[in-house]
Amino acid sequence: MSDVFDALAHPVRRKILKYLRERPLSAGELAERFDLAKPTLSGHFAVLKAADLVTTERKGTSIIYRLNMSVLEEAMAALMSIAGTEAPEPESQMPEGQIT
Amino acid sequence: MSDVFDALAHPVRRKILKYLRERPLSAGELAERFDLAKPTLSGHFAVLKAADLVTTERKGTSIIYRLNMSVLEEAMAALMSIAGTEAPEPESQMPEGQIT
DNA sequence: AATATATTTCGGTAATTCGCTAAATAACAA
DNA sequence: TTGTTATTTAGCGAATTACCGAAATATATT
Repeated sequence: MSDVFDALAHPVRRKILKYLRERPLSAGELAERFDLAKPTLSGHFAVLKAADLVTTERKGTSIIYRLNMSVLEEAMAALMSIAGTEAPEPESQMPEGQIT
Repeated sequence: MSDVFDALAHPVRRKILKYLRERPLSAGELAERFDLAKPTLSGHFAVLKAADLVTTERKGTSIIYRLNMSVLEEAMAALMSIAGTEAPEPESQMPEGQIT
């Protein structure tokens, strides 16, 4: 979940996700929409992909990026679980358990 | 909004918020719940406060941290606006507008 | 004033992030 | 094979993050 919020923490990456919400777009089509060098955008794509917020598919010479809605939903669930009313399990030494 | 997601991107900070959801806690009470040095926790508190996810109130020698639910709600709204169906306004040079 | 408690600030180290340009790779076309 | 287009990888510098121990600050108590 850290990866997801980390990916969401950059405005360019949030904007990328908003574009992908409309329809899948190639790396180049996305790059057209920003005033950043393509390698810079490619790095942002990699962060989004590592968080599983987007999936990719090669189409000829292009790579198509597609929004992964289910991970966005998980992020919302994580926010709900912070705002919610269940007690957090005590924890003093952060050993291993899923630290949502 | 970047500040908020940035703050949410660290597991310790998410855990802090979960503790504060139950009731306001002092810096020391929070620090007891983690195996991290107090200066480290103090840094995490500062990040949460910069994002306005918590508010503080001095009570004698203690500083009481309190969850700011409304900012959590704004974060959820931001996620909704990514998952939603409205078209993002075109933008090619990221000039100034609120880059949610 | 002196002491005790609670918390933050300071200074340092190691690791990471974000932007860039240049170079490498992948798929396709001639 | 050569060339063209699309995209990523490599490498760099500047800035930031996360942790720590030591020192500083703020409040209250004696």
